[in-house]
Amino acid sequence: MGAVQPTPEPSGLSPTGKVILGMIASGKRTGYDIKRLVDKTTRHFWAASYGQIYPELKRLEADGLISGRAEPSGGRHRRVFELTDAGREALHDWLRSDDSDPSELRDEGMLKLFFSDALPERRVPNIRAMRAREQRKLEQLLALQEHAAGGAPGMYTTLQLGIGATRWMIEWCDAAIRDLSSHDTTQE
Amino acid sequence: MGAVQPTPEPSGLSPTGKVILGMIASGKRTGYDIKRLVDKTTRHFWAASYGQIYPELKRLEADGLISGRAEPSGGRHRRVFELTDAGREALHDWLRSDDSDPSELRDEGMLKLFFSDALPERRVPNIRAMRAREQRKLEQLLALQEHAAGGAPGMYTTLQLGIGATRWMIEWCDAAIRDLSSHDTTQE
DNA sequence: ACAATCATGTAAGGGGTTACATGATTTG
DNA sequence: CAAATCATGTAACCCCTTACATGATTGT
Repeated sequence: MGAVQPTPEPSGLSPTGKVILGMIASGKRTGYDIKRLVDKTTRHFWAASYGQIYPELKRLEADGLISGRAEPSGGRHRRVFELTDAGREALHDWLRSDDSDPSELRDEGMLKLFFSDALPERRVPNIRAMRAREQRKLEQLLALQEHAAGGAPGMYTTLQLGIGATRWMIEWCDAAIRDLSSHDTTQE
Repeated sequence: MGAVQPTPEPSGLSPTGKVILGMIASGKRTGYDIKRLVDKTTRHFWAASYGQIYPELKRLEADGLISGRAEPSGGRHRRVFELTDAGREALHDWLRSDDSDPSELRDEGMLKLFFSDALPERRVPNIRAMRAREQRKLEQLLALQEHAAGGAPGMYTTLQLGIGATRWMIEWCDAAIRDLSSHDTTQE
C-alpha cells in the first residue's frame, strides 16, 4: 500500500542517459551534437529526440555525471558537456553489466502480414511494401558506411550488423514473394 | 498558434487498436483472450498490455468498430467482443494501406556494442550476452512453432520470419566473436 | 537577402508498462 | 483447501515525439 517504489534500473541510468553518456565519452559535445550523432549512427536501433536530450542533460549534470560549460561560438548560446569521473564510472558500470533490457521491435509490416488472412489478396503487396522499406533503410545504412569508414570499431561493427540484418530481411521478402506468388497466383 | 491538431493517423486506428481489431477478426474475444494471444504470437514484434487493451476496447466500442456483450462463465464477469461491419471495414482499410510506420528497434546490446570502444575488454563478453538473449528468444519461438503448426498462413509466415531472423543474429554473433577473438586475443 | 545550419529549450499529448485491487472458477 | 488461471479494470509513472518559440551565424 502507499507509494509505488519505482523499479530501480540496474545501472540507475535512464535509456536516454545511456546514449548521452556514451556519446560524450568520445569527446565534448553539445546537446545539438548528440542529436546529430544519434541520427547519424544509432538511430536504426536507438533513437533520441531533443525533448529527451536537453532535460536529461540537466538531470545528468545535477547527478554529477557530466559537467557543462559555456563555450559560445560568436554570440551564439552554446553549452559543451564532458564526463566527470563519476560519469565515466557510471558508463563503465553499465557497459560491464551482463544483463540488458531485451531488444524490442515494433514492426507494422509484420503485423499486417500476421493478420493477412483477413484479406489474403493484400499479402504479397504488403510484403512488397516491407521490402521497399527495408531497401530504403539499406541505402541509408550504406550511405553512412563511407562516412564511417575510419570510425571506431564499435561504430563499424554495429553498422555492419545493421546492414547484414537488413540484407537478410530483403532476401527473406524476395523468397516469400516467390513462394506465395507460385502456388496461389491470384485465386485461392 | 493555439490548439495543436493531433496528427491524424492514416487509418484512424491507434497502434493497440490495430492489434485488437486483428485479433477479434478471427473470432469473438475477451480482453484477457487478446492479451494471451498477443503474448503467444505477436509479442516478438508487437506487444500490448492490459493497461492499453481495456481502455482501447472501450474506445473502439464507443467508435462503433467493435461490440461487446456479457457472456459470464458461471458467475464470472466476462465481456466478449466481435467486429461490427464498420470495424471489419476499418481493419480492411488498414490492411489495404501501403504505407506503414517504419519498423522501430530498441536494442541495448547493440548500444553497448556501439560504445564498446570505451571499454574494449567488454566487447566480446557483450556479444556473448547478446547471443545468449537471442538463443533464449529462438527457443521461445521454436516452442510456439509446434503449437502454431496448423495455424493460419499469416501466423505461420511471421513466426518463420522471426525464427529466421533470430538464427541469422545468432550466426552473426558467432562470426563476430570468432573474428574479434582471433586478432586481439587480450591486448590491442 | 535569404536559406540553411547551429543551438537551446519547452509544452502538450501519445502511447506504453507495472503494479495493484478485486473476485470467481478450476485443478491438483 | 491451496494454487493456478480466468477475468476486468485503474492509478501512477515513464518515456518519447512533435511542434513550436527563439535567435545567432554561415553560406549562396
